Amino acid sequence: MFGRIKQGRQSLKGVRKMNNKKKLLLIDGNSVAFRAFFALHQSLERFVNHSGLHTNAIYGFNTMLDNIIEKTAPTHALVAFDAGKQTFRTAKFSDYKGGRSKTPTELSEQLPYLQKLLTAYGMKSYELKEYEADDIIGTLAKRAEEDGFEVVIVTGDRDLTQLATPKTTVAVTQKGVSEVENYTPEHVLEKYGITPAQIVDMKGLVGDSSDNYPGVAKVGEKTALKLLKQFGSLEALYENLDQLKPSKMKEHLEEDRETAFLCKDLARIRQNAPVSLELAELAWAGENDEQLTSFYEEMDFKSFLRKRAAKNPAEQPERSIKKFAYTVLDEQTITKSNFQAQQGISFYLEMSGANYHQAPLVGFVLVLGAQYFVSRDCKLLQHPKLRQLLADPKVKVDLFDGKRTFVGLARLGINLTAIDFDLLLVSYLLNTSENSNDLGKLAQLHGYEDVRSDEEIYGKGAKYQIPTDDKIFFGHLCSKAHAITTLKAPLLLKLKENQQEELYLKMERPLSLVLGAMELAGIKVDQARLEQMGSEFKERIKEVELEIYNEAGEEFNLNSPKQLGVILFEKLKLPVIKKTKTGYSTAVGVLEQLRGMAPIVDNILKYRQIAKIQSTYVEGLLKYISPKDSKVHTRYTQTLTATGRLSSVDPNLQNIPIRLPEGKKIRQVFVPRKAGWEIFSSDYSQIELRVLAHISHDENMQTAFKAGADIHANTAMQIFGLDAPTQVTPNMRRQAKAVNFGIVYGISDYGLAQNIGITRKQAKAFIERYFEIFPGVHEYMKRIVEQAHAKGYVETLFKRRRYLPDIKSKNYNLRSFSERTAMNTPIQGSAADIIKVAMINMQKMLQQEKLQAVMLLQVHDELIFEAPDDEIERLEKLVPQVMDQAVSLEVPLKVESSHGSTWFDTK
DNA sequence: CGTATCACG
DNA sequence: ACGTACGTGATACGG
Repeated sequence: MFGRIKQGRQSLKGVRKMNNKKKLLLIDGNSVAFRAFFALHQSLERFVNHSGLHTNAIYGFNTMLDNIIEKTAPTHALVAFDAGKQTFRTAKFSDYKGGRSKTPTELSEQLPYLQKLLTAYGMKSYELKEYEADDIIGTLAKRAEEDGFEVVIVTGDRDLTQLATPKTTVAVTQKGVSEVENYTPEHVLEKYGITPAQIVDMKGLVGDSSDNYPGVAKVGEKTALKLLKQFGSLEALYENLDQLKPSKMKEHLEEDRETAFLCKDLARIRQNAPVSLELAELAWAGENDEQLTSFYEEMDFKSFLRKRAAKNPAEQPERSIKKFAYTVLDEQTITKSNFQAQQGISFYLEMSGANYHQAPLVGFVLVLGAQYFVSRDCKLLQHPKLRQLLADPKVKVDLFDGKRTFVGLARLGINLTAIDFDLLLVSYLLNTSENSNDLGKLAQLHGYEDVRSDEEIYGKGAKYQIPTDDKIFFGHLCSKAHAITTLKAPLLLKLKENQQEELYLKMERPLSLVLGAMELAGIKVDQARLEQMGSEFKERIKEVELEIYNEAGEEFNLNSPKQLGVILFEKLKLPVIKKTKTGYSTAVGVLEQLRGMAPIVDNILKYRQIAKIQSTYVEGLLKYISPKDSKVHTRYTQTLTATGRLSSVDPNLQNIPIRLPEGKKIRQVFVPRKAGWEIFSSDYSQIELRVLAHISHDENMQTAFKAGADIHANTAMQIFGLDAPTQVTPNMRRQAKAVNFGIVYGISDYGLAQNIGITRKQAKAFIERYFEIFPGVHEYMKRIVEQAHAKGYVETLFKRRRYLPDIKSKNYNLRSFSERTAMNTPIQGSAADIIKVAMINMQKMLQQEKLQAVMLLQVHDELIFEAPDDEIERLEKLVPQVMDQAVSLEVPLKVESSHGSTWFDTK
């Protein structure tokens, strides 16, 4: 035994092969190429090589291939293709696959190169006259199984799941191609409730619109599955048709009997096709490095080239990215050097960690003209010469993430004021859905390849480490600075093309410094009070916990939905209302329906509520209180959300509890920085509906806002056809409010029904009534979806853009989601624009008026300040004025203010 | 590291 | 026939 291990060390590969089972990889070539093509269709024009060839399908195919090889490590492989239009299926049914639009030339031109790729991979491909790729795959899968192989099939076509067996897995590509869903017989059963063998019975009943065979009229997946569960097969169903009660469905079944059997036959993948290949011929020895590298060069696949280079250390030095001649700074060189900037400079400040309020400053690069200066010692930046350079309002700085740099420099006592180009911000504005904050990754998205991602250089998780090798570290910093310089002109041009210059110059760029200042200011937390609240909550948690264990008759982990599910639904036999992917749902909605059936339910709800407050807001917040100033300094993420909103992290101060009294108490610990100061808060009232009234130009809704009406009551009055606001009951107002919210979210009858607990029919009626009353809103919803279709994106009032690539998807879910997003984003996004403008103006105003008041927080429609008592009166006039006048809409904006000794005491 | 849950607008 | 409200972040499990 020990001998074998020794042997294994000498020839690990050989031993592995002997121990491992034979594994055959079968790829449905046409289907995967097709999927790859459409998955990357959005970026079709970005995937063009130097000779003008489209390469997106090849690229996608390659991605899939790499992933599947890594995951499955096959010993044998084959890629099967369809041979042509004529097959035995068209002979049986002439319209088979009829009505298919012909393959786009952008795809068909890629197919010969796909063959080249496969050759470089050392993989055989095969096609067979009269048969489709499916049949080749089915046949070989069967033969391989009989020969003791394990088989993995990759395809974009769900029909192939009929081939799943205990030894054959069918991997169906997901929306992209890099991810797959693995169909084992168990998974098929779980998903459809039938066996793989029954898939063909289902296809017989349902038909297939893409292959253009009809099945039985009016029978869809749901009905088919029900019938199959009852009868088992198409044959059995028809033998026992008389068991069915007379119905339309039965008539259809009778009428379409022949079609059903024909369709089943068409759907059945042949496993005895005359495939003239021996399994031994499919043995896969791995890719041909040289061929593959030259193929990638031909295709301009830089990322795959890099990946190969990384795998082959021998090639590494030649393939390493651009080298920089840099000067390492120290006191002496600084004294000697001339830092007079002719034009602007580029600057990058590196920190070890994401939280720039505390992360160690580990290095910087400063670019003047063609000179690169670097150092690990960031204190050098405090040298008068460098400090003056960075703080000089006339020296424009190009950088990546101005806010982060601003805060980092502030920690060194340096005030950065003049930012010109912020790569992170511009990149975000160009596409709000690309929200990576890694310079390397973003640069690559914009086609600049000569910079690595931080993850590549520094590693991640436990392995994260700033390299000790100067060449690597400084080289990386220089390449980042170079990426900023190189991308400046092209990205600013794109910004201009999109008419987003003003959005950048007047809104996001100044805002980044306003946010930086707010973060630096921080908000003070009364730690003693928070700790005291913590011990009170702890005691209550203990009490409730004991009661729950009593009622359950045992102790268990209350925080585990899994264990809780077992107690509630198995031990106590409460009815199962909803299931999740992994088991029983125990979410609030579910528990609320179980209320009254067992006292344990109320206690669980209570426990959840308090445990949440304790873990997230007491213990969570305590971790962030700075011992230096007793404050918490959140970070606002300015380049994350697809709509243009901010988000807040470490800690998140945008979701401090307010709805329930126990949670709201947390707000008592947020206090002003000094005695004799107060917390002051102003919020926009119904800003999103006002924005909707503006962009839809709906007269009725505008009238309501102009009259200063209670908008939800007004809506209720009109929906329910009442004459006076006094007739509106609280319940009517509640329902109308939900409808208003639903409208803002891009309404669906299902969503509304679920939200207010009415039937879908009732919800639908509500919506229809709503659109009658507010025809302008209806028009807007139609218009914006059309526009998203035509242009591929939607815009906010200030031209913030969100692309919606799925708006044309054939997948109902994806398409519907995009449609709702198209309706919602201009509303939510414009509201976000407006408060951003207000923040910039407010910060200016505070300075101008020489107020001591400090802007501390933004919570989407609310601004929170702290100020000396004697400034409160002025703020009460000033803040609403500035917020009101941030923009001029067709309806007035409304701002409400309040103040008090803690955040709790505002409103 | 993905999932469930729950906090906010 | 399908299966959805829009946008976020933190915490706790459990593989």
